Amino acid sequence: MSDSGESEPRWLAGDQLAAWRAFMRLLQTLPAVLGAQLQRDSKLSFIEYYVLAHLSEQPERRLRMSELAILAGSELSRLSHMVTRLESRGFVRREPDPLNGRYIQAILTDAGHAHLVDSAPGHVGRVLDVFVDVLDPDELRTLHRISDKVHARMEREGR
Amino acid sequence: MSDSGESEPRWLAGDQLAAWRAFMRLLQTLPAVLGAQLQRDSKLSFIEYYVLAHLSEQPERRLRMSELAILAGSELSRLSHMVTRLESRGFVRREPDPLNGRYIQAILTDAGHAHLVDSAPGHVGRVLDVFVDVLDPDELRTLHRISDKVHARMEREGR
DNA sequence: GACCGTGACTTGAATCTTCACGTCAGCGTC
DNA sequence: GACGCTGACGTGAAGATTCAAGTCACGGTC
Repeated sequence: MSDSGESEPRWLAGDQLAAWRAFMRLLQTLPAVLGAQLQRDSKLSFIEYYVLAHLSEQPERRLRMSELAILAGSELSRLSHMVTRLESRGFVRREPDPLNGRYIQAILTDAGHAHLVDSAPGHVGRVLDVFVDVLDPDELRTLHRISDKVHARMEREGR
Repeated sequence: MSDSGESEPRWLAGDQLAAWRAFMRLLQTLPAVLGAQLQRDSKLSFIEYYVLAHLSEQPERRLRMSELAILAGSELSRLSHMVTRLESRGFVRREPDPLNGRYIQAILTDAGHAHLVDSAPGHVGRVLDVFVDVLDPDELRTLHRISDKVHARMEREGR
């Protein structure tokens, strides 16, 4: 109630409401379905998978915690706990950044990389199956554009 | 790794990969942003808000737990804990279904309804601001269609 | 070169979710 | 009408996330 300005409260109706509801349902279901597959087959949550994936794409498979948090779309605190757990499973380890002791780097271990390689086909297969294959190229392009627009909007004001 | 069949592992690339990444970022950010607004202004999580909202739309503002779980896209167990908490805040109460003792109905109290009415403008304002207003009618239509298609696909096989 | 501020990260407690059972009502079967 | 099955909920413990401090390194300032 604080910052939306005090004009007439606007409302959702008609097509807008229907589209929002359909999209919100997707917002709930898609991560649940993909997460369930990962959990079942690889004992990883959705976000854990992408933490490993992002690390694997970095040179030397290492990245500062704070940058990893941004890539993974997670708060630093959450990431810290998460990395502690991944560390105890042997998938990741930590090292202070040699260049600047304020930073800590998370590093993907060989075991972590191997686990990712094992997990990827199942996950990607599901993404293709349930998402990509369902959409034609035009829809995919539109969705890409929509995602960028909404994201940009959130970045800007209000957060 | 269990059920995706063992053909050549297919992969994501190019436009598909880019679109998936952009969309996944949205999947992470949008609920976080909307949830943060609700938490800050109304002390409700995203899903709690929609539990109250769905109840408010039912005749007599009551609904079986199991149906509410489906509407809210939640597991029954999670909903049960959640309703316990909402109950302790006076927003909801439970009653056995008079027609069949196996079912339990969750009922929106007056206090719960009042809280929802207070919370709605802020939340809806944010949805308009960050989502609906950013898209043109055509994009909105396409997104609606995409959501339905992907959801239908998830419903069908594999879940 | 001590002092203060800031930013990066960690930590512990509180909260929420998930998981694996436990309970209990109704339904069919013999 | 006992018996066992099923489906709807509830619950407690384990696991994950969030919140509010706490630490610790660096950079500037005097």
